[in-house]
Amino acid sequence: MCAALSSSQAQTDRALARRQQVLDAATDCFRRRGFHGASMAEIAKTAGMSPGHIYNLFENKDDVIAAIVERDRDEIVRRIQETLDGDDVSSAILGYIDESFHEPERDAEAALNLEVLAEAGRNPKLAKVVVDSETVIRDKAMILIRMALGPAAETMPDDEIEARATVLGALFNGLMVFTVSQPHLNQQAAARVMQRVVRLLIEP
Amino acid sequence: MCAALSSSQAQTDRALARRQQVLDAATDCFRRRGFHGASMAEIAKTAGMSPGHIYNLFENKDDVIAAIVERDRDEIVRRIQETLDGDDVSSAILGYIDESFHEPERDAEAALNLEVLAEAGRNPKLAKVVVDSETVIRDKAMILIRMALGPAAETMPDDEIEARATVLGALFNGLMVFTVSQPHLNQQAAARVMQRVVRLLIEP
Amino acid sequence: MCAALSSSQAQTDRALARRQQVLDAATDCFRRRGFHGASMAEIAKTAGMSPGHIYNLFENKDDVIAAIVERDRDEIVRRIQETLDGDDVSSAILGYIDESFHEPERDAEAALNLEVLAEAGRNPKLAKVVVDSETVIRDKAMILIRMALGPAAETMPDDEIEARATVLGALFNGLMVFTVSQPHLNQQAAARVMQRVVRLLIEP
Amino acid sequence: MCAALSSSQAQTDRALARRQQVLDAATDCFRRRGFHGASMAEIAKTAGMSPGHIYNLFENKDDVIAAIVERDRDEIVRRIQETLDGDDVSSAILGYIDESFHEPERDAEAALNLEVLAEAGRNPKLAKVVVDSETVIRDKAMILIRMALGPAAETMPDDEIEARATVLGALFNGLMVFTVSQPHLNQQAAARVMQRVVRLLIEP
DNA sequence: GATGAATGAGCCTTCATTCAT
DNA sequence: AATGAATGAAGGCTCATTCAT
Repeated sequence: MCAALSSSQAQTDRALARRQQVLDAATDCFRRRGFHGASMAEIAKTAGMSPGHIYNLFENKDDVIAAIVERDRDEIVRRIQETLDGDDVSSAILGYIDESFHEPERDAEAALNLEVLAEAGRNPKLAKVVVDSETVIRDKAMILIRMALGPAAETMPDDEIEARATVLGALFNGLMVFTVSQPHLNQQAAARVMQRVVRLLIEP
Repeated sequence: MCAALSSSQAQTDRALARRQQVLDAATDCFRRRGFHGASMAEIAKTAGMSPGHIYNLFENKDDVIAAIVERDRDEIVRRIQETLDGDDVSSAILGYIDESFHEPERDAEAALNLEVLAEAGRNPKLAKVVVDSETVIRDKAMILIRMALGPAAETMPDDEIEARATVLGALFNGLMVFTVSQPHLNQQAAARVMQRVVRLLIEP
Repeated sequence: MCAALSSSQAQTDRALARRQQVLDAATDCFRRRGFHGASMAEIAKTAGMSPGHIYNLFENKDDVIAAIVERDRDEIVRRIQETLDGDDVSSAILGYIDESFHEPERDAEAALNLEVLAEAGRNPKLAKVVVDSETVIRDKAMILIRMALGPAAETMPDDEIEARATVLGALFNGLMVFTVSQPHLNQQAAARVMQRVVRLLIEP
Repeated sequence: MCAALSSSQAQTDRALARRQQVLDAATDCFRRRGFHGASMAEIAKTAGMSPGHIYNLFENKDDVIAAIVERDRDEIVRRIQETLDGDDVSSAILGYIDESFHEPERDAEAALNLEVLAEAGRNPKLAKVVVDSETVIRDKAMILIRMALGPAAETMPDDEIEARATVLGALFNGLMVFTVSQPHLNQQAAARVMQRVVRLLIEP
């Protein structure tokens, strides 16, 4: 039984594991040096494989960054889904704000995200992944908002829900920007105001 | 005496004009190709001067980007000041939102801004310019909010004002991100919700 | 005994068939992309086997090209032999000329031949195959010429026959070059003149 | 006066001289290692300049080879023109044959020529240069043949002249091939037969 | 001030070849 | 016999930067 599986399955599994290795290494390198600053040689070394082999797993450097964005998106969607499965949706959303301030590697992560967005502005292939990603996330956020609204959601037009999800997203993206541009932010006061805004968005 | 002055003055003026030429050209090139995609040779050609001469006016490529950010900051501050000098501060802030949707070259500008922020995450010198820039802008925004609040501002702690300015800034930065990641945004609905949020921030 | 033979015989047969597969695939790839432009991976894929296995059948890439040249030589020799076995040798030679203009894949074949010759100029191992090949062909051509000459051949020194075979060969090789460098050749007129030259070479 | 010229003229002159340096070096390297075997780094080193600078003078590696072909064509045309300007055209043509056997670097030159032809079979840009080159040379050869024919040329159709020039060219190209494939050629006997063929082509 | 020729390090990518399975 | 994952050297090319003029 195991043998039957092994041939094609094992190879796919191995390739997938190798891909993860590269994505981990690349994320690390990109965070430290940026997308343009990190060389494929460095990524390969970090991933513990030869530069050439990365090209057996990915089409090119752009493809690596795209795969990272997709993986990040999946993780975010997973976390939103967890919230959706939880009890108190409203306070979970509010909790995201504090959480976002306390993430480790926040700066590097933010810088990489910004670079990806900038790159997407000129690289159509990456743009597609980014736009898709953002769309999936916003759809999940709409469900989140509907749940937070409770019965009131039923009488609210989709437009309005979508706009709220958009502004909510803008807020989080704005926070990401501040990670870089306002490192000495008074986080407590900001979080307080931010929560007031979020409440406005998830209440009737 | 006058002659003596004029000589050095003229030189400074000329140098300043040449710097502006480079900044214009570089802004153009960076917008089209991104910071890493634009070569000094291309910038020089666009500016109508030799590559070598750019190095008489700027220390290096990073220095050019930093100068662009500074110039952009001055322009934004100037526009905020105009609002401060006007009659109806509140509606002016709300007007910014619509305005931001209708700017020409919005995408390219946004992509460049994002790239600058990403770069700042790893380049301390650029980080300083960006942080300073954002601080100056936020300070102006605080005055703006105080004026919008009217008498209520007097009893409000600085902390609160600053936090509101911060969230306001986050909102605008979030919009910038959406220029790239949500190009098909329902702008009307989003603007409506956004204005509700802004009203929350500039009312007692 | 028979079983013992068949085992090794079958293996050899299979290996030979596999070699032919590779040679077919390689010829195809080389024709389309050139010797340096075709990768072993592409050849392997075209041949329907793994890259690694090609190295069980051939020493290396050069060895593949050498084998192709040898196979081509055998084919040419076979065709000359057919002519020798036929009735009218003279007109057969003249017929070659027209034939050479109407071969399908003429361009690609010519380009590959030229590349092989160029490569032979620097690769001694390949040079040996090419030189041997050309020698065998010229020897056959000498017999051809002798037959065309009829009784007159007997009083003609070997030197002269060889020189005629050589010039005949040069003519065909020159035609091959023109496949590339004179694609819009007036073939009719050229064939007419060419036949006049050939007649000079195969007549007393 | 000299100063007036110097600015644009000197720069062009310098660039031209630098280009010649590269062409000399590249010819040398290509002859020794072949087009694919010679690296830009090696060429640069041989030319006494940096690899990067070659790209200020040529678009890319293909462009270098194309320039070499053009230069070679000019040289051949120049030599044909010399013959045209001379007294005895007929014997000059016959002389080419002996000459071609005694050229130094004949092998390497032939190998490079063959490689260029092979390359042209797949590189359209190079193909254009090669075809143009061959056309120019054939046109000159037609004049040569007309002169050799003397008064008889006037009653001969252009078609016939062209075909003769073509076959003449084929013969020389065939010789080039033999440089590689028949290094131990009995040159004396071959030259004798070859001259007989040439005489057939330049006589009424 | 101004030029642009020149540098050379470094990058992404390819590919012949090997070897554990 | 056969696979295909893996290697790693090497190649073409770019570009920030310098410097003689």
